[in-house]
Amino acid sequence: MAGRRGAVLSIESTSVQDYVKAIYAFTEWQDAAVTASRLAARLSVANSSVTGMVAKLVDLGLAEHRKYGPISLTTSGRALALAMVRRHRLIETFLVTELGYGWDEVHDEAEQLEHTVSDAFVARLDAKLGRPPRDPHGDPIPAADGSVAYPPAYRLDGVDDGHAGRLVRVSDEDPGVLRFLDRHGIGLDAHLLVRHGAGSPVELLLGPSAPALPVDAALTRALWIGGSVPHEGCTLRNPL
Amino acid sequence: MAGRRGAVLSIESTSVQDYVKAIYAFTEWQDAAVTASRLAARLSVANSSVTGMVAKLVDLGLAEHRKYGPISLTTSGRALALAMVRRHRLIETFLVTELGYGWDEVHDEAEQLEHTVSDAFVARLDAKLGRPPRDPHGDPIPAADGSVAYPPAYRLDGVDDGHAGRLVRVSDEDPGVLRFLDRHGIGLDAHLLVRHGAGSPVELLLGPSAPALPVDAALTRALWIGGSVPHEGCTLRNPL
DNA sequence: GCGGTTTTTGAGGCACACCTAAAGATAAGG
DNA sequence: CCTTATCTTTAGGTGTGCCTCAAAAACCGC
Repeated sequence: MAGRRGAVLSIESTSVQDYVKAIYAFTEWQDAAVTASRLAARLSVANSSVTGMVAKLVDLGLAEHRKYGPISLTTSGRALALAMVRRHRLIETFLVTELGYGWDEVHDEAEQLEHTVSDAFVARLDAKLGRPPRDPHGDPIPAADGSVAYPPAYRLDGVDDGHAGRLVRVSDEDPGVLRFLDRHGIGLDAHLLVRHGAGSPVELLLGPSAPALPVDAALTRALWIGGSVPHEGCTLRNPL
Repeated sequence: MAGRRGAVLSIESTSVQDYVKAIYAFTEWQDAAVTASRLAARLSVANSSVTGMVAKLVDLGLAEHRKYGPISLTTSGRALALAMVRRHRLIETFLVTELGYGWDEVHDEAEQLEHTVSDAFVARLDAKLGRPPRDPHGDPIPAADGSVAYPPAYRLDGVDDGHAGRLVRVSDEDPGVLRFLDRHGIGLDAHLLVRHGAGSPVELLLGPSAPALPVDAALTRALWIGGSVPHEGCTLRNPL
């Protein structure tokens, strides 16, 4: 049943790791079934490549997949994904806090390194960094045992007018977003107040005296705020 | 002339980098012609693999090779080799000084990472470490411009009876050697006095009161001492 | 100039991941 | 229920990179 083809591929293949990570990522901040075409789009490969690769993941016991059905991870698949995510985020943290990278510069480097470093390296790095709970973009770093604590967070495009809160996470996929935030002095944990103009773009209020900052649609999909409370008037209170 | 076959291989291929590094390593601490069979032995591949790969290096302008002749690096080949050596040694230094690895544990990890990290990473790491002149095994770290300062050093099996000096470098190829030195409390820069018993193995004297330490042939090929002066009596003086 | 060693050539294999094109399954609407 | 548009799978094939074995060719010391 399992292993009907050669199945020489191992858990150490960077492709396998990338697929597993991509499947995991799909459900990390949203609840959507992972279909072959969605995976293909995310990984920039043809649909048929996904079919083939997923069959290998199934052989390796990492994924579950009924023909024409959605794709999901097994327990060990999830464990592998979490291990990769842990690596990625610890490495990003290291690059920023120890080597002085900007938070917009770390993604690609981490993407490479996560496949290369040993488990011992990860363990030592974690200790060196003081077991950080989250990475430079606010993403929680899974513990060595695979447990993760996700902070309550809402994507900006799902937040109603007048809510206030702290910037909990920023998607690291678009460096441009990160540089935009840098330009406006917005970092993790910044206090934000959300205002919807009538039909106009969402605006962020950064403080009582700061001017409103209009943000485009891409931004609202990249920013997540937490500790949200409805505001009264236009005064920022301490939302948390 | 150049590029007579497909030659799509690039300077980023880990194999290319390993071959170039291996060719460089041959002449780093000795003066021997690099023949195909020696390269094959060092890289654990068949002779014919070396012939093929060296042809690619020639196409890439990294190596020079007349049929049936010895193999040497071009200027850009040497530059690539030095860049790889720099990466390797900086990474080893990082692993030891920042992550607490033992000097016997870093070689393999560095061997992987050196192919993965970016130039920016190397530059930042170098700065973070304070531009160290040598790695944990005493090997000099090439500067970013490719310059290297080799300390005068003599391999122990070429040192006559009665010479004294500091431990300048230890080959990192055999972790067992490094652990042996650890067990006896010998680190880089340790003062050593060399004594040849009649027909018996070489002995090291570590200090006026310490007992002589017999070392086997493998050890004498892994240890390099510098600042060598003939000793008088059995008293250790400051050799440098 | 001969024999042993080294090197090169040639032919081939294998792992891995990808693609295109065509065929098959599914699901939504009429 | 059937049609149609969409998604997914199959089949066949490409390309890279590196390796092997076996045989032919060159080299070198005697």
